[in-house]
This record gives sequence, C-alpha cells and structure tokens, in this order.
Amino acid sequence: MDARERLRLVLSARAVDRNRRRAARVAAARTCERRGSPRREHEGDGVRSGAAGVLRVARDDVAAGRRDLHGHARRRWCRRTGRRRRGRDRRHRRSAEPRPGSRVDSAPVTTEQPVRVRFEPAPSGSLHVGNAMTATFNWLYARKHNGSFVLRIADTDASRATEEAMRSVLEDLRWLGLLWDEGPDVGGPHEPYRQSERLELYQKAADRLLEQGNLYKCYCTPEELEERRKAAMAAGRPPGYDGRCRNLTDEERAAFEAEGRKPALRFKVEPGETVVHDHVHGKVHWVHSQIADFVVMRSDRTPTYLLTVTYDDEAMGITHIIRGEDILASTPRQLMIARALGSTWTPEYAHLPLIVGSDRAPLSKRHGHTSVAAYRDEGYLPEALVNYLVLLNWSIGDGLTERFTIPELIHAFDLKGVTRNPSAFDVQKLTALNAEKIRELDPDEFVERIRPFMVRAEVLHEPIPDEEIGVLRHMAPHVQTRMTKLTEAPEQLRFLFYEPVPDEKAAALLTPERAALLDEVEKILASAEPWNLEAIHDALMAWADQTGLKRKDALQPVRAAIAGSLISPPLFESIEVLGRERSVQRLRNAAGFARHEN
RNA sequence: GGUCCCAUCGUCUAGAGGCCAAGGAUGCGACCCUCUCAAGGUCGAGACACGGGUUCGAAUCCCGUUGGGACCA
Repeated sequence: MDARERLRLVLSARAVDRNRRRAARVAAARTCERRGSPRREHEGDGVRSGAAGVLRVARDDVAAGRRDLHGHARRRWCRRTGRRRRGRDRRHRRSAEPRPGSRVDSAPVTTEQPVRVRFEPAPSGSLHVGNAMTATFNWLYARKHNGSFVLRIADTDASRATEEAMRSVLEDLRWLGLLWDEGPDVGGPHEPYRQSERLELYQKAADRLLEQGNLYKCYCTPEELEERRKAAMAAGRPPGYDGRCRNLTDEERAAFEAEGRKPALRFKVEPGETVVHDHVHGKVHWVHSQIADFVVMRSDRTPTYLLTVTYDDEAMGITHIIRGEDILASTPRQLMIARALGSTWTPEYAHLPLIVGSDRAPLSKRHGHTSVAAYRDEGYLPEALVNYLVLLNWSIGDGLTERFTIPELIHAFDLKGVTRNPSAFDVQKLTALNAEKIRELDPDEFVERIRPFMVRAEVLHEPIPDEEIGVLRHMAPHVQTRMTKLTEAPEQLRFLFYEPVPDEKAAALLTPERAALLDEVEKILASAEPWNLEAIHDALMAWADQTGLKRKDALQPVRAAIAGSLISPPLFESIEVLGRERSVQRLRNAAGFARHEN
C-alpha cells in the first residue's frame, strides 16, 4: 500500500521534472525564434507573455497524455543499469529469483532502517579534493535522509599515519562543514573508530575464517609472487595469484615454517558469481573464476584494506556505501568476505566517478592544487568548493541549475543524479563559482571571511578596531563584485589603510601638466559639504564635466592619487570612506609627486 | 594481459526513439552600460569518438572498433 503510494509520488515528481525540462526547451526555442527575427523588444511584457506561453505548452503536453509514465520509469531503470547488460537485466530485474548455485547478490532487501553512511580517509596529510568529494556525497546523503555520517580512520598503515596528519584531515572536513555523527573524536556506539585500534577484531575475524576454511596460509614471498606474475603475463596468462599454496600438505607447510617463513592469509575464492547493484552503474556482474585468491592478512599479521573495510562496514551497520569508483572492482571480494563471516548484510552501493586532471590522467600535483587545505589558503569559500565538487559528479537534472546553497544541496541531492563519467577538475569554473558565492555573502559575513586574509597580508592586525571593521563593512559591496578569491581582498583594500605608493601606470599618469587638476580636486574636496557620497559624487562629476576632458580622463589621475592604481574600487566611495583629511592629503601629495616627475 | 567502468562544445553537464538544424554553465570573442576594474545585459564561435545494425525516424536501443580509466598489483 505505501509502496504503491511512494511509487506514485516518485512518478509525479518525475513528471514535474520533465515538465520543467520541457519548459526550458520551449523557452530556449523561443529564444531562437527571437534571434531569428531581426530585433524584438525584450522588455517585461514580452517576457511575461513568454512565460505564460511556456506554462501553457507544458500543461497541454501533459493533458494530451503523450507520455507513458510507466514506460519511462522502466526505461530509466534500464538506462541506469548500463547499456551492455540491458537484455539480461530485463530478465533479472528486481524480483528476479536468485539463481541456483553460489550466487552472491548485493540486492538490498527493502527495509526501513535508518541510513548510515561512512567516510574512511587515510590520514596522510591534507584531504585530497577527490576524497573531499566522496565525503561530501556521503554527508549529503546522510543529511538528506536524516541518517548518520560515520567517520572512520584508515590508519592501519602505521608508517604514514601520524597524529598530526589525522588532525589535519579532520580539520579539513570541519572546514568544509562536513560534520560527522560518529568518529574518533566524538565517539559513538561502534567505538573505536580508528582502525589502528581495531586490529584485534580483524585478527579474530581472520582466525575464524581460517578455521572455517575460507582462508589458507600462503607462504609465497612478495619476490616470488612478483616473479610468477611477470612470467604469467609474459605467457599471456592472467597475472592474479596462481593458487600455489591453496592445497599445501601439512608436510609442505611444516617445511615452509621450518624455513622461517611467516604465512599470509589468503581468501579461497569459491566458484560462483557476484552481482552488485550500484546506484550509479546499475548491475555489475562478476564471475568468480576471474577473481584470484586474495590476501586478507599479511604475513606480519596486519589486515589488508579488503578485510578492514568489510569488517567495519558490516560491524558498524553501514547501509549505503558511497565511495570512489576505483574500488568498484574490489566489491565482489568484499562481499565474499562478508558472506564468509556469516553476514547477510546487504548494503546499497554507489561508486562515484573519479576526478581527473585536464589531460584525463588521475588528478595529481602537476594539475595544480589537489588538497582542500590549498584551496582554503587560496581564498576559496568552503561552500563554493562543496558546491563545485558536487557539481562535478552530480546534476539536479534540469540542465540549468548549478548554484546551490548547502541546505539546497541537502534538499536536492539524490543518488539518481550522480553522473558516470570521470570529470576533469576545472579550477576556472571553481573560481567562477567562488566569485559568485563571494558576491552573495552579506557584508558582515564577508568581513568575517576576509578577516584572516587581511591579517595574514599584514594590512590589518588583530584585534581589529571597530572603526576599521566599519571601513571594511562599508566597502564590502564594492569589492565583493571585484573579487574571485578572498586572497584578493588585502590588495584591493590596502589603500584604505596605508598611503599608497603609485604603481607604474598610476605614476605615468601623474605628470606635471596634470598637477593642476589634482589641485582643483583637492580644493573641491576640502570644501565639500556635507561629507557624503552624494555630495562628493555631484561635486566631482560637475568638475569633471567642466574640465573639457572626458570624465574618465579627468578622473583617472584622481584615482591614481587616491588609490595609487588605475584599478580600484569605485572612486567616490573610496574618497568618502577615506575621509576628507586623508583624501585631501593624498591629492596634495600626488600633485607634489606629479610636479617633480620629469 | 584478464576483468570491470566510462565516452555530448576546451571543461562540467541537459538529453528517457520524433519536441534536437542538440539546451544551460564555465572559459573564449564582440558589443552595450560605465569614474577604472569588475559586476550586469545582449550577441557570437564551440560537441553527439568511429563503424555497422534495429527503426518510417537514433545523441538516445543493439553489436563491434577506438580511446581513457580502475582493479588484479
């Protein structure tokens, strides 16, 4: 009953979506039409009637019932399952009976259990933007469904995992605003959340699997494996483990032990097949004969990623595994481990496309910054980074909307909108988005955001006096439209706090013959009453007009005098904020400078 | 090498067999506005990887090729 209801809701939501899309298309068509006709008026009236037209078309289309909702729903499903398997999928869709034999199927049982997602960073320095994207998707999914976002630290590789590195990862996540419900610092019902503190659990699990016969001791050394792998490839055979130690006799084992060899524990892959239902890729299918036996415990008794991640995801009751596509291929092995552990746990999967560089190679240092911290230091807003990272691998589906606030993202986010192709990280687009977000900040917020950058550039010093905050606040709207990154704030605002030294272009304009102009402006400002924007504006505009010069030509030397540069925030506002005394002083100094040039 | 994933403007995407001579964003170019620079507005150039099929009709479905990527490592 309520399943049907839900279906109806979903279908109607899709209809709305589709209408919006169609409306956009119609609107676009009208634009083309307008383009075609030579000149048409674009004022309000036309736009409004255009909108009405859009509505009419969309509604008519629905009324005419040209769309078969159920047909669409089915096709959508197929599309998401990926092209190649389409034929097979139809047959096995959803209610398909599990095939006889050992078939592992990740198909989730529909339950009402609360959503639990996790993010598992390795604490190796600052968070990578790719990982940040994964974390963001998990976080959004948890927030959207009122679920829990679990943070688990993959620090079993002790060589790289320092306390310091872990702290900086946590700091990056916090900066992004991706706060977790359970994790190493906040605790939770499944402690501990650092895998280095769970080693015993993994070892026990491995021992159990060994007892059950799911694992066997493998005495091959890395060197031997490497050699045989090369040989196999040279001979055109698959390079996976050849199963040499799978059926050792007790004597052989004893012999290896006598040699002093320590065994790794390898998983015995049984024949069968695994189907993973992925929200992004649809059904992905593996035949076990293609999967080689894999190591679960190294010879030094440390667990491999395959074991730790599976054990913990199961133990922590993770319901949705949202992670990078690089691990898609290891999913069947994880499912095998889980089943061997006796679990019927069936999480849902979503494997996100990887972020690549401009040349489609994996994102690396040579493509520019790859760490979240670097973008923070460069003056990017966390909400811009989050918005951009989400955009990289997800779209709302209308083909139009790209800018979202965080609450909007939470509301709109949906695994269905995740895209499938690896996306190239484009700093230019991030920067554009950042600029838009900066413009949207209200002035007080803007001042708070630039504050550390002003201090770091030594333009201002903490504690910043209220008066200086006031100056920033006043100029905020004028510099916000002129900035793409917060790091640009100090250079744009410095002249309000320090007497500028004219840069090359400004100095070039401060010539002896222009000194008189500056004298005139100095007098005007000295007597401007009252001292407000309107009076300054009117007085200087009137003056500029009567100089006989173009306004621009008259005012640029003034700008050079006031700001020390030919590029600055609006001149009149700057003068107003600077105050009469300092403005007059600067004009006088500039005039002096001009007379002594040449 | 095997398995798996992916393929629409430079980049991110919309696209559910006919509303597509493919839409939006970003970047690029031009113009307008203008006290500079921005912002804003208008316009422009710019893509269905290739080859077969299926169909009255394919960016869309099927097969193959090519290219990129992941895992095995």
